Amino acid sequence: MIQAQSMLRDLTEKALQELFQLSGPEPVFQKTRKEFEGDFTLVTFPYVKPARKSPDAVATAIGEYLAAHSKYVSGFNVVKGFLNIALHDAYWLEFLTHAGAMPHFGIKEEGTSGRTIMLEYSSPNTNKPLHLGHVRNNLLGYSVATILKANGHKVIKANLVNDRGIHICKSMLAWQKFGAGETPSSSNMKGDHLVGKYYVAFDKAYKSEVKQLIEKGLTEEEAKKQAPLMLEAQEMLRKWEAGDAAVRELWKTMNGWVYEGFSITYRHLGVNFDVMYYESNTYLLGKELVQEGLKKGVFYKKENGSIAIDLTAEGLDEKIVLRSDGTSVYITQDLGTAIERFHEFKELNQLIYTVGNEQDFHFKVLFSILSKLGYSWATECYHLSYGMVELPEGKMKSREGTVVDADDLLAEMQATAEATTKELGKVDGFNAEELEKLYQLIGLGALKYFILKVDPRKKMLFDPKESIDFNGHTGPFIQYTHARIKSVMRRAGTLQDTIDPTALSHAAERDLLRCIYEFPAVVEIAGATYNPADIANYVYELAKYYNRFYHECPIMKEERADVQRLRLAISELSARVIAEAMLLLGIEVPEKM
RNA sequence: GGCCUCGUAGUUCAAUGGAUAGAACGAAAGUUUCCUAAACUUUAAAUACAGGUUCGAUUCCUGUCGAGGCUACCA
Repeated sequence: MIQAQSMLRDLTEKALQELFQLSGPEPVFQKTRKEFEGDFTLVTFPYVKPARKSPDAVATAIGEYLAAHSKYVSGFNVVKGFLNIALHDAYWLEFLTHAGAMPHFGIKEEGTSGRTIMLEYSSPNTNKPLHLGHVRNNLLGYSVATILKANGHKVIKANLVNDRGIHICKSMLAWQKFGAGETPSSSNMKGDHLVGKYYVAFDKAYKSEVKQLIEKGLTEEEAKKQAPLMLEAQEMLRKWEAGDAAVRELWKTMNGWVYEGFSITYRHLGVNFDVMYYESNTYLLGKELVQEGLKKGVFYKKENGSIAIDLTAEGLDEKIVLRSDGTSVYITQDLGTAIERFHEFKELNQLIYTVGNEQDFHFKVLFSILSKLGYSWATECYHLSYGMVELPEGKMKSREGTVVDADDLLAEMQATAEATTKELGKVDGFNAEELEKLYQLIGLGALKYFILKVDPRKKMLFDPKESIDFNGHTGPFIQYTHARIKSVMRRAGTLQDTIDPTALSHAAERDLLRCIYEFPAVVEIAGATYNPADIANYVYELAKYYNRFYHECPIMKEERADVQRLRLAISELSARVIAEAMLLLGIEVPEKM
């Protein structure tokens, strides 16, 4: 099967050489816009000046050359310097046969590229439940991992759990003080929510202490440092680091509650991990590295004894890598863990961190230091930086309880799916269990699509008052299109005596095929740019094309057997590409809905 | 203050420097004796502002205005 655009590109290069003695720039064919006649379009302006001809003359000459030299080119037209090339039906029929015969059209098998990538995502703190911001992280990380696999790479999904630190101690302390022995089972609360409750309780009590101290005449800064609760939390952290048995025991118990809660949320979200890391095991990494770097002269010791690196040449300022008391800062362990992973997985080519864009600066510094330390793979490290999810009133804050809780949101989506489905009343044959599964699939489809269709780099807005849509540019619309095709396929199952088509019968068939044809290229681009939104917007377009085709081209009622066969084959392939594409987003599609 | 993002219909999102800036929701109108109307077809509606580069700028550059983030011996 000849790939149309590369065929046209190669032939056009020859044409430029023969007609105008030009080499380069490389001709790129894009999809012809729908208001014009043709399949692929070449912009000829780059060749106008060197060829010393008018745009239309250049376009016409190339068009004639292509028509004469390729059996697939059926004709061309020129509009204001744009050369539109049309391909014969035979090409599209050949494509349909070819793609239809592939078990996973557009998807490469994992491991065939020879590249191994570790993708870290999720990385929650164990002091509070997951909220909508974490949901974006999880869905993005999972989807990018799946897309990278579809590009043939081997992917190791990693989760680095932030299970230690002052924030954990705050929850622990508040539970000790105000909890009265409450447990997830005694309160009938999900473990992560219970722990989160005490994190909020700490903040509330702490704020009132600060307020009182300020009233006694302290400055705000002094009050924040001297509040008894904060001092206690810091003391607890010291005890934790010293291995105090009671503190460690409480820490284990409460983290255990959180993990039980997280595993439920992860299961609902449909995300998973190949390796788990815990900061309590890794937070000391990197210290020796600092000594090495000091010897190499990459780092230097400051007067007060702390160790730093000068990155002012790169516009990144001076950065402390070890405190004067010899303890680690955050970047110390990040340096250590990065190196550790390349030791642990010898075949590793790339390390991707799925972390919000508020840490852009941190990762620039991290990669720069790794590079200065002489690690060749430093250039392969990538910060998959995504924008915050904002509410109409601004950023979400766990401490202040102004968050959209992940579990609540999932439950709400499922309830909406249930209500909508019941209202439409199209699921007679389903039993209770199947219905439950369908509601979950649709609710989750709506949520995942809503989040993944937005360019990850951009911040996005979520208004809890306006529920996520199920009509229009949404997951359920695409799921519905799939179910609709499957319904036709079930009816067609009984058909016999079909004839192979020799031509297309309708413009909608051609449009749809050309859209399907794009799929492998879209998967490549999405992989290269780590962008699930490319897939999401593509599959929406595909569903739109299918629905148009569906309305304009009858299938079961079509009398000509060859045309019917053609339309069934296109439908079958459409359904498969929709399902594959949605899977790349972590979204399942139903047979019926 | 310095650095980094970002300003597109009423709203939420699209647009490798290319043709008349696409969708969806919302608004207005239509399609069901017809394969699933969670669909399809119409209409109205937008590039913050001012310069510059270019055959061509939403896209690149500069400035103004506006929004967010970062700027810890926190994580």
